[in-house]
Amino acid sequence: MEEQPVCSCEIIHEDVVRDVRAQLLDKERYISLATLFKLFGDGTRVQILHALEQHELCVCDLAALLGLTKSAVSHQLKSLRLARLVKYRRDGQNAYYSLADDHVKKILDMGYEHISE
Amino acid sequence: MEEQPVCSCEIIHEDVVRDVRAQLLDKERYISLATLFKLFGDGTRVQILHALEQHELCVCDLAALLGLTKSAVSHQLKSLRLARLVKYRRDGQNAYYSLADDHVKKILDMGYEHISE
DNA sequence: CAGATGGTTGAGCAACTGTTCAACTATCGG
DNA sequence: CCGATAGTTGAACAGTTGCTCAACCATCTG
Repeated sequence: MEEQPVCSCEIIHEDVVRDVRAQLLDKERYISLATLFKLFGDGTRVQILHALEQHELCVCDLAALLGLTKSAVSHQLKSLRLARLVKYRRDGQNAYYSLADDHVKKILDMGYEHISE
Repeated sequence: MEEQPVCSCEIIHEDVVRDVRAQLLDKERYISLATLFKLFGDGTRVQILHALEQHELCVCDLAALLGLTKSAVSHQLKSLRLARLVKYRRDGQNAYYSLADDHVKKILDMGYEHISE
């Protein structure tokens, strides 16, 4: 572990900082985590996830439900798919999307709990 | 509940859409949720939260730990404070920050679980 | 009081993000 | 094959965001 090249100020509690630094993860880990949470950081995507929590839906249904274009929905679903938050199956012309696992619901619930306090 | 003014396509599964629509929350709720998760959607903030999970820290310590200016850290802490994710106490010149409650840890853990699969 | 240090704040800029638009592919029905 | 519809994609634009910089306030020391 290198020294920070430049620090904007003196370290006030050297011992505590040393201990905490030892517990920190690689910067990349935090970025991965942030990249995941970023997907929950948009009203449209959260609404899509909550809708899919109720029932499997195709792109058209979602577009109608949210009052958006198919394109907008499809773009969002692609992001969610890449992060493995949703999965989909094709049936003829339709693409049916659903939640990939129950982490999504748990994370949403936890957030809902926080803002409801 | 009004009709959507314009829909980009036909509703394919009317009954399902009707049921799901009945379960959806107000748009504002989703925006509130997203606003919360947006705070977890940045590597720096996630790192700050994880550091505070280990120990109460002042702005200077955090700045040294992350290699950022006090200003940058202070800006982020303000956002986190407004969302009641962190709290702080003043002691002389120092402002000591810590996690507001254990929701933060739970949300981070849930995210970590997802990306570790 | 003055000086130093911890911390906050607002403006500004570069980078990023969500939607729209237009073009495209894929599948079904005739 | 043709037309219609479901869905995807990439470019482009407006809006947002995170950091920097400079100025500022607050508290301690002498």
